[in-house]
Amino acid sequence: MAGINATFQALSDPTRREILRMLREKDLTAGEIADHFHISRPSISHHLSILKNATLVLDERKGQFIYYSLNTSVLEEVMGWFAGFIDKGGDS
Amino acid sequence: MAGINATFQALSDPTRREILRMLREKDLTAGEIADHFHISRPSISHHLSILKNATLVLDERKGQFIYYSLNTSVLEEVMGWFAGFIDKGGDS
DNA sequence: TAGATATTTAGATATTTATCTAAATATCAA
DNA sequence: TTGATATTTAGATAAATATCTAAATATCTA
Repeated sequence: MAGINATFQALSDPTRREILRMLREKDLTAGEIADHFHISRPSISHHLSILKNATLVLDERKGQFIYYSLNTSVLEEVMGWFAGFIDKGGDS
Repeated sequence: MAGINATFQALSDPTRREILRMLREKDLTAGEIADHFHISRPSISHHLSILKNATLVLDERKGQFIYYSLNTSVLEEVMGWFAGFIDKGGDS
């Protein structure tokens, strides 16, 4: 919904790509994600909101915790963008 | 050589993605590229240098002109990054 | 060599972005 | 309800980015 531009923008930051990488393994809470970085929790929260806006991740509250998960279909969509781009079919 | 981060960074700007799209058709001079945008020539030159640094484009001087061309292999590399990412093989 | 054209480099500026601390919101547990 | 934990929102700030104009560099042609 946010468009390919929001997706590329979201992917342009190494911290956010690292978050996506972590979520390949399993769903994680915002706190578990934050613990892997030397960055404040509010900053990680901000990165998560950018990833969420680009629909690269999904969030679901479970009690006190909010679990984040990877939205694989959007990653496949971006890969499709590249595939289409390379063989000239894609309109980006 | 500049790494995956420079590549994602380069791809995060819509003007630069549009430049890449133009170069799918055929090689173009900096001036021809600039003519397609309402942006000054120095700004386009700056975008081109970012794309060049990410090795997404190649440049070759021919007389007064500098021709830019798409470096498809790097685009394929990025696509491979996604493919590897999705099936958990990739270390980004 | 001089003048014209093509492009880049330099330097300035306004906007965007990543980050922080402090405060607010949401939920749980006693 | 009170206190503790999890997370986000608000507001501030420093760094990065996109853009501009002016000047420099490279090449061609007369």
